[in-house]
Amino acid sequence: MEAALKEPFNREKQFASKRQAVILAAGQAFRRRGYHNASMTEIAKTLGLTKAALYYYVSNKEEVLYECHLMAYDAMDEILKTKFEDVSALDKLEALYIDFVNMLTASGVSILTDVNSLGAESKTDVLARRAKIERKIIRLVKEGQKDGSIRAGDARLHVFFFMGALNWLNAWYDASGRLKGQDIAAHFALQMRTGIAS
Amino acid sequence: MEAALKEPFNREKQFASKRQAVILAAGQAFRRRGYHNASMTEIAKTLGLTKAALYYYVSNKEEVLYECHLMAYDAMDEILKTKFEDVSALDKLEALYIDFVNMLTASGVSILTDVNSLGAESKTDVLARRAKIERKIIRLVKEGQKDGSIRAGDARLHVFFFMGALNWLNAWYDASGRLKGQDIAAHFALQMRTGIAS
DNA sequence: CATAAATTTGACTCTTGAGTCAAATTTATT
DNA sequence: AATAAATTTGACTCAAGAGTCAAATTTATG
Repeated sequence: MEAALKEPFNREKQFASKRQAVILAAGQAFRRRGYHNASMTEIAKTLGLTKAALYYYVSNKEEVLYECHLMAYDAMDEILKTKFEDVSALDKLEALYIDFVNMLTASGVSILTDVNSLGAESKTDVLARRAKIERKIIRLVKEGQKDGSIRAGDARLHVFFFMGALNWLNAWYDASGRLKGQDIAAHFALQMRTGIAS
Repeated sequence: MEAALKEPFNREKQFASKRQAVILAAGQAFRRRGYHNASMTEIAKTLGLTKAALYYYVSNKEEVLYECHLMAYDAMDEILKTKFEDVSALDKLEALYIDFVNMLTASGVSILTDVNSLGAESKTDVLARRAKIERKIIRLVKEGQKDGSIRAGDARLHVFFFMGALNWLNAWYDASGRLKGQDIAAHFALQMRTGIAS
């Protein structure tokens, strides 16, 4: 094996990527069955492992939930980094929203809503993280209200409305269903857009 | 005590109304903390009772969850019974949507999303109930696409979008917050409407 | 106030699933 | 092959919370 290809087999990286796999699988289970209904044993089985083996990668179930939340917010933060030039805030928002939907339907990452099963500290953390994202989007809506692309109205409500649609997506979207992620993205983006456009 | 006033103290009715109170309190707890995080002991305490007393009114926790779901769908069905005359499907939809939001913010009833904590039979039941409501709304959207009040596009997606906003409402709405239910209703209805209007 | 029905309770049991750990097994390295 | 490190496992423990039940208490009624 060539030297360049060895890298991914670096011990720490292997461990990290296996850990990620655990978290992703858990996230999927949490999304489908709910945090408390999805047992560690069950998650382990989907990975061809035993529960005890999971605990080699994570220290407890709550930590896994926490990481699932972070994974989703990391992905959203990444999308929010997009830079735009010469477009209205509404256009920016639409582009971001499309990216959100695509990410949620394609990556296997999902926005979990169960924040109450987290310990106090992680919960605060996760809520802060969510709030930060919401604030960014609200700011964008306000910007749009200034540049004339978005109609007046409580910016927070504007956002809660279409972010709700996004969260609900996790509940019904089925990757094997007939609705393709990109179609949903296009449709939702249009509906979002026209819902708040001037 | 006059005869007319005695009626509500009828034994069976008292039992039934206490049972309703249990279910409503439980629903509130489920909404705030999640089904599994809300213990029967805790729910009992909010009613000034003991866990054992709850079991005088209900036979198990899952039944309570089931009834909570039904309560929400009953309320929605009730709203969907509204008859309209000489208005576009879009107008009907808007009126119904306003009623939905008002119901959810005012009645203490909430649409729970945890359907996986139900047993197989109740789950099927609840999903059927939800599907029936969705179908009615989808039909209304299609009607609107025929009468010209609603723009083209996958009716199911139109509906999933704004119903998501409704479900998400439960997660963030706080009756003691500064946002009044009726304001939310007006705002959401407008955003829903413009999002799908021709 | 005596009696019966309705309601509530304290003190249990039982189950489920999280988390542990010493030992077994696999993988890499010399 | 021998050794060491990494990984996995079977067989546990433990806690939390659902659900039970006989007995106590409250409420209504003659």
